[in-house]
Amino acid sequence: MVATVLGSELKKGTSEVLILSILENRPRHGYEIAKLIEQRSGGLVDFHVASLYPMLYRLERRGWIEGKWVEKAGQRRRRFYKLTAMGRKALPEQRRSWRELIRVMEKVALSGS
Amino acid sequence: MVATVLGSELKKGTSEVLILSILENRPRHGYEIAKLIEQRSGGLVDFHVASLYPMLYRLERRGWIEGKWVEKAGQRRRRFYKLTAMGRKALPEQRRSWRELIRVMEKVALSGS
DNA sequence: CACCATATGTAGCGACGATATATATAGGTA
DNA sequence: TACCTATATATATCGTCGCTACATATGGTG
Repeated sequence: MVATVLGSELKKGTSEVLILSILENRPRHGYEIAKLIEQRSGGLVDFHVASLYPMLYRLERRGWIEGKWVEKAGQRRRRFYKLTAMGRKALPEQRRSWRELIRVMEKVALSGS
Repeated sequence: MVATVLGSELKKGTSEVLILSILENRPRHGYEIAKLIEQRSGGLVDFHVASLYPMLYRLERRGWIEGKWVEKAGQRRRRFYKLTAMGRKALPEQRRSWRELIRVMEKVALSGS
């Protein structure tokens, strides 16, 4: 959770798909999600936890994910989130939009250099 | 300037590189920039002019572009923007960041579906 | 004990894109 | 003439998102 490699403006709008993708396979808790995104991106996307939690609430309010408190003996309480049916349906649509955006950006802005 | 195809959250952070790229070849005025982005993206990125102008001011204040009023007989006044030396240096860096973001997104979020 | 990683949360800020609205002119058409 | 559309720039206001900073608390390690 240290360096911010990619400019912050670039990252706006990335968190949703990232979170949904992380939750695709199995439920995770917030801190774990942040860690996974950091690891899988090779440290390039440093997801500030303070940004993550509000986003998790938003996604839950929207009905795409569902959180459940889990308390185990000798462990802090954690809130595990899983994809809802709506969220599982939204994910491929989000991915399609992202691929489209990428295609456009590559065509209009990234062809030169 | 009609339909918004891509979700608005996705588009956050796209305008900078798009504008700089449009200005790479030659100076353009605001309205022209919006039209070009719309055309070149095949209508997928609909750049609301009301969002464009504030961004142009920000880029000018940052020293990446420079605006100049041009008045021709029988034409409205237009403000033409061109890349400054700083802007011309910033463009490839922005592109590199964007390509990196795309690489990460494809790896972490877009591999499935 | 001190320190760090883990774990969740809030407060406040700035950037960005959206909608709505305003102003003004050139050109085409009924 | 009156009306409409495209062109062209601009502001005001709003919601969202990511950031920094801060707060709180526990488990594990030196």
